[in-house]
Amino acid sequence: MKEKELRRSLSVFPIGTVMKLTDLTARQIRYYEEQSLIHPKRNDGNRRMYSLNDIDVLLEIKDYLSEGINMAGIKHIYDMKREEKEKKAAELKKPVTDDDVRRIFHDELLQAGGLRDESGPTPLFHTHKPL
DNA sequence: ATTCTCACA
DNA sequence: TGTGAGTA
Repeated sequence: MKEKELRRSLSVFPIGTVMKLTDLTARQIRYYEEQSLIHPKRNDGNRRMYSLNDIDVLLEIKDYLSEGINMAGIKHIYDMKREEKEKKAAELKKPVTDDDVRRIFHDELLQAGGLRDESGPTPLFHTHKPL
């Protein structure tokens, strides 16, 4: 499921193609970039190259706009989503503490002792609160 | 032909 | 946000 993410992140469309796909003007597309809603890469000729993800965001922006949400509101929506992702990314990089090891080892013993049912694959960490 | 930056009767 | 100018 990572190969797919990679392709969606590849910047391969010039602004002209994005205009037709999103029905937005070049002015608007560049403006939303200034608002940091999208981050198209630049090719060797300083031309903006958009990814499928950028196009999806552009389409989402159109929806929000049609629903009466202004740029400030839309920016807040993406700022929140960004902070949540950064938070989760930090969780994954967080090293396992001695405390975690103790809790995990304790549960491993309970399992070995047959004190738990055998239904389905036994989740290794789900029985613990988030690390 | 396309896209880019900048500016505004 | 639109649009025209002067480029690359």
